[in-house]
This record gives sequence, structure tokens and C-alpha cells, in this order.
Amino acid sequence: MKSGMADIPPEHACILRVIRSIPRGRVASYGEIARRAGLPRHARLVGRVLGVYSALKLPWQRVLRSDGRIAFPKGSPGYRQQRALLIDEGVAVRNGRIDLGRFGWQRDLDAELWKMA
DNA sequence: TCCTTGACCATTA
DNA sequence: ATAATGGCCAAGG
Repeated sequence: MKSGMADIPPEHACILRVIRSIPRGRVASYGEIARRAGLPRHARLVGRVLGVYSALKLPWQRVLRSDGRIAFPKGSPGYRQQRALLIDEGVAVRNGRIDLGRFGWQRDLDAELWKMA
């Protein structure tokens, strides 16, 4: 029995779910997303998934390399669009690099915990 | 099967 | 800070 177009492998589904849960104005690395999806060492799969499901509406702009840089080559269409989208939602991009210490997703959790104390 | 290709990553120089 | 290196691992040919 074959279901229609909705047969997404569970690993992909997990990754998509994590990506969708990145808060607006925050960013996460491919590797971190993989870990949160329960798939450590699968950073490359995250990139692959983003490409395969590019037709879906995803906050793909919030996904960066582990060093905080945009993965696309500087000056490419993808690079420019990602940069614009990030700036739109309040993320500072300087020379293709984002300060993970300020905009990293984990940092967002820290802030929440701080409020409780 | 084997080989190549990536929206990657950590380490080293 | 940048660059080379080796490692990683699913997909597709």
C-alpha cells in the first residue's frame, strides 16, 4: 500500500520538525539541528533535507554553519536572500557572519531560564 | 556493490 | 582569521 505524496522518511520528518521550531530571530547550526532531531553526526543530512523540501515553507534562513556563517557562497542568490531574510527578522549579519552568542537558539533558552531566577 | 556528491564539522597548521 | 585535512553519512548514479 502506497500512500500518496506524504511518505516522508521519519528522519526527515524529525529534522523538519526541529527546523520549524527555531524561534523567529534565532539561528541554529546544521549540526545542532541534527542533534536535536536525535541524529548526531548527521549535519549533512540537514542540508540535504532543506534542499529536498525546499518547496515547503520553512524558516530555512535560520540555519547556519557551526561557525555562524551563511552556508551559501558569498554573493550567490541564496546568500543574498538568506541575509535579507535574517535582517528582516532582526538578526544582525556582518560580513556573512552571525554572532551565535547573541542569536543562537541555545542562547534563547538561557534567556528564558534567566527570567525564572 | 562501488563511487561521487554535498545548504557539514572539528582539528590542525 | 583563513585554509587544508580527514571524518562524517545519506542519496543517487
